[in-house]
Amino acid sequence: MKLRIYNTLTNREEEFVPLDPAGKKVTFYSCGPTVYDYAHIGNFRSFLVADVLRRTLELIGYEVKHVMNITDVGHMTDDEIADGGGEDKMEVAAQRVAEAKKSGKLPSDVEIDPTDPYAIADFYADEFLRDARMLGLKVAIEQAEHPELMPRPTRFIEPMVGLVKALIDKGHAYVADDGAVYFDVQSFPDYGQLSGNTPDSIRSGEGGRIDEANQAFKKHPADFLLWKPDPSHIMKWPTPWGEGYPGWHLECSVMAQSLLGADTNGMIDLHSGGEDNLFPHHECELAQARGFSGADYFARYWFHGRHLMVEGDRMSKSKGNFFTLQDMLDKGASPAALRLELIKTHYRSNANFTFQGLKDSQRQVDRWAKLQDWLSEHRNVALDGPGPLSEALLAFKQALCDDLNIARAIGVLNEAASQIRTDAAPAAGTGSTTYADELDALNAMNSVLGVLDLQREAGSADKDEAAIIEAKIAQRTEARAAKDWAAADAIRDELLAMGIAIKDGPEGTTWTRMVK
RNA sequence: GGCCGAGUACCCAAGUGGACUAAGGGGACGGAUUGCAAAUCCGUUAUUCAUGGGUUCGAAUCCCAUCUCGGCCUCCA
Repeated sequence: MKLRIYNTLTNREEEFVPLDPAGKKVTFYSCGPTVYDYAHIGNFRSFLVADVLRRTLELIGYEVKHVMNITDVGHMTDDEIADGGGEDKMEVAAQRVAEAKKSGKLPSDVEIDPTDPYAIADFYADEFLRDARMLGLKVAIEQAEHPELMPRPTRFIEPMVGLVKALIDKGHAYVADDGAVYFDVQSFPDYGQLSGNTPDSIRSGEGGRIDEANQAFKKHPADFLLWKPDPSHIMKWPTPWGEGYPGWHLECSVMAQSLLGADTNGMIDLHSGGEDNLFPHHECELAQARGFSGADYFARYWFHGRHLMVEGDRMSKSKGNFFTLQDMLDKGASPAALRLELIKTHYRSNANFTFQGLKDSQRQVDRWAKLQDWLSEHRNVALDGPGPLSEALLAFKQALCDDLNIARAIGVLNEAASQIRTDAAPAAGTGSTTYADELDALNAMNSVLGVLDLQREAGSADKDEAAIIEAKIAQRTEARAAKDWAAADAIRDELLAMGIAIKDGPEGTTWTRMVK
């Protein structure tokens, strides 16, 4: 089956054809997190949307090598001035960590030297990996065995410097009078092809973000930084242009080309990132990469997801709606529900995160999980012919192959699932298929959705609270045995007020944390 | 100012010219079940697709206009 996917480079949906002549292997680079703070759910939506693409490719038979960087070189905070204004974000993070340590906000078991930017990067990188694995981000799971799949730019400084040298040699870059090295956009005629922001439109642009004072040394306002000499910078490396730090677009070109494009003249199949990466980041990456390789492409297909909104609002620090995974777990979300909530909207639409939606997703996950358990329990029971899930698998794949139409795919799954009665044992059929085949089909669908193998319960209830809850449930069980319904109901109400929902089943009473 | 998306029930959302005069999920409502609930299971829930025109035998789907919302135009996933 062929995947059709919207390619930002051409602004249309195209059939995906990998570079691999055998049509089997796929190279995929995703712009990953920066690690000077915790990732929020909007970041995770971007990464999970890429994960769904990768898993879809695998479902239809491709072998995907997926690389996602972890950016540990600090970027500048100043949003008014391009080309290295303001403070380094790693430095800001260092101050924040130092303050958190002082005020005791950081857990006491965290050993971190706030003056060491590498330690800060490591700390947040580890937090990211933990969160990402909890949400089923496959590349983060693979990273445990294959750390090279999630490279760190600070370990690629040498090839970055090499790229800058090569770009100067090829006439695509120059050392300006301020000592910095800039990419010369006018030397690369295709600049603007990806985003539509051609050098001409930038010159005449009304964005107002280009500070004239900062442009003095550049040949063209769109020229961007490749190397900034700055010995006072918190992270710095020696180069022919002085001690300093790399331009922030450099890392992706270098890592994608060396880790994925080594045998293809720097070309890769897929490149993803959030929509905000489209310009300038990806435009500049593309210019550097092709300026260096001379190839017709950097990535054949560019994949961009739209941003996540929260309760109808743009996420912003001032609105206080930047939620991290931990914030969500604290509110009673399970990783499985959160993953579903973040991936269930088409990647090219703005997704609107709502707590109602999170509850919807939790119920959806619970029902699929129940179906999975039921199928597993009756796996040896024969059907009369192919079951509904097996028959739906093709349509499920077709939906995903239609530019990742995940909502339709979920609809296909649910329609099939509703044909299976899970409230009783099935009547044995006479065909050669069994419910194990149905289970296989469900698991194949879940290989893309990726929710059933995640933690389905809200995590991290502290042990003391759990003990209190268990004790109350035991009291209630006694009251019920004595038919003291008033006492039993009072305890149930008390638990509800604590955000705990209980279920009386044949095996006894179980409890779950509700989404707050 | 330039460029680009989107408006489908109470909410999320599929459908992009006829084969079903609108999938699926949540919610709500009715029923089964339950000590009562919750959970679970069964059923019901848009003659209508932002608004006004137009094209067509036929439009949620194509075209035009209007309104509304969102994104990008050197912080950002």
